[in-house]
Amino acid sequence: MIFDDQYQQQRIEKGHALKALGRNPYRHNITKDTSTKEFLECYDYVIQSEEKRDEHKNNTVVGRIKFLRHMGKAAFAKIEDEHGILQIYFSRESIGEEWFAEAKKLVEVGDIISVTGFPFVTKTGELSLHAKVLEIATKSIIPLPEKFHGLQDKELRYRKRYLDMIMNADVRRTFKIRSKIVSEIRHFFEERNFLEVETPMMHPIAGGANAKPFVTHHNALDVDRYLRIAPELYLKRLVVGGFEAVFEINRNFRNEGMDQTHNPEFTMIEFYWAYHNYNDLMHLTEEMFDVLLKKLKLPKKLPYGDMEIDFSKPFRKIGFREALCNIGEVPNEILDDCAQIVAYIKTKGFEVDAKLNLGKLYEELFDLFVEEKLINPTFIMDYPIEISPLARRSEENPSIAERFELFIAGREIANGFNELNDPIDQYERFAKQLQAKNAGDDEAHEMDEDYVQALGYGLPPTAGQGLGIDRLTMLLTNEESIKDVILFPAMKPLTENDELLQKDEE
RNA sequence: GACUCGUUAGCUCAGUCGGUAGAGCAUCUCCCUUUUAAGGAGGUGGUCGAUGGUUCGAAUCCAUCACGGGUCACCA
Repeated sequence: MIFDDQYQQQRIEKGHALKALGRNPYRHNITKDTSTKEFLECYDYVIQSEEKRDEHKNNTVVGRIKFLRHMGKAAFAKIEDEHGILQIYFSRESIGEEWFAEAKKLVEVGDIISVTGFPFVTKTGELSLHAKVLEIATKSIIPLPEKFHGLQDKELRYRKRYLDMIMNADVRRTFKIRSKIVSEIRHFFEERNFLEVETPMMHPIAGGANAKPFVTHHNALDVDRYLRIAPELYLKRLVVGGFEAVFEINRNFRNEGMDQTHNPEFTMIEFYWAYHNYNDLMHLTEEMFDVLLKKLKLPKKLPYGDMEIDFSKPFRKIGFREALCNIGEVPNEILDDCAQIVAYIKTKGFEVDAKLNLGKLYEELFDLFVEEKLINPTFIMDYPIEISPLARRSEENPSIAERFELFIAGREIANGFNELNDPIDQYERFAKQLQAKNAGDDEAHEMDEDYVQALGYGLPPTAGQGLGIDRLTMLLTNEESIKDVILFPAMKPLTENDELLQKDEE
């Protein structure tokens, strides 16, 4: 039975007692006229005043009791609302003898109360509210965690985020910043005449990235659908249709492992810009970081963990192959031969699949020797064509794609490129991916003929980019785990022990 | 998926060499009309994550399982 815990039962009884006194413990007609923050700002002058109180004022503040100190015939409490925390004082004289005696027993930490009264300053100099009226708004029947240490257990914090939020003001702060980041990015693109769109979440073909999709089923049509791994191919269809600058901020779903930087559902912004190229994207990205840091009042040299990240423009740019040699210290002379690369990786003590093609091996080298060293914002330019099936081929060097990725603090933050708009080339690259898939690469791209058809009508020269909102938020809030910037991160369901026993018997 | 650390009262945590369960906060009963993690006195509260095993005896040792953290693998 739920709520059968002794403490919860006690509190349920208190709720009944309140009701018996004609005080509904779950009222809905509670209004407040002042937030805790407004109260403190508004009556700041009382601190300077001679009387240390202003009995002509009368305000109603509502909040959750976080601290409660009874002292015989008077009491102090701290009540918290979204914007802050305020001390209130009430006594036998101020709220009435009978109600004071009852409230002493029936009103406790965790309850949401409404108090009406005037500002005054205590002996120790704290601006507080002297309550003349105290009413219960919501009776809380589950006791809060310990007031000093709060809620520490990470598992509980993620599973019961609401409790984490009640107990931890920093958590509320982080998610407010996240909201602000999304809002400012939206503004940034709207101001530049990008159109915000929504494309399907359920795809007949999971395209736009190399990743394992979640599968679901549409009953009426009796077909499987894939939760999208990227919105890319739909957004480019819109550019074919005539929208010259579009963006979408929404969730992608990838059926893969979870760790500090991966959650199965995560938020990306993708944007596509016709008649622009990837250099324009890089400028736009630098500008966006500039604006974000300014709007969030963060310094250009931003501390992150034990690092300091320098966001001064322009960001460093370095070619993919150059990065392997200069940053990864991979000898240049081995880079044209698969066998030598495989041998090199093995001498460094890592496993590698010897059947990989040159592009994939470059990627391995990059992940092993370069990525973690890219602390300050760095654009890595000109990717191998084999690992860039949707990007435009360079005219000077057909083995590379006109593509960049942005790395910050050793992590990939963004990926952008000149879009491949040659339908024949796209068809052939899909065909190659299909071969790889049939050969066992389960992350290779699917053939999407409808998309190739769309290109057949003509995709204008376009550059497009995706940027991970969760990782960006981690960076700007100095959080080390993606779980700390996602309100409800993915967790395994809790199984009851008797269920487990049943499973064992099966 | 692998390795590793953790899981003890509602919460935060102790628990020695294997000898039968502890503290603080919360809660309950009292005292207290300016407290600040209020204070003082006294109480209640435990299937030590689960299941097996070793042992005269298991929170403690062993095995399996569950969940979580970290590292790695996977993941542009």
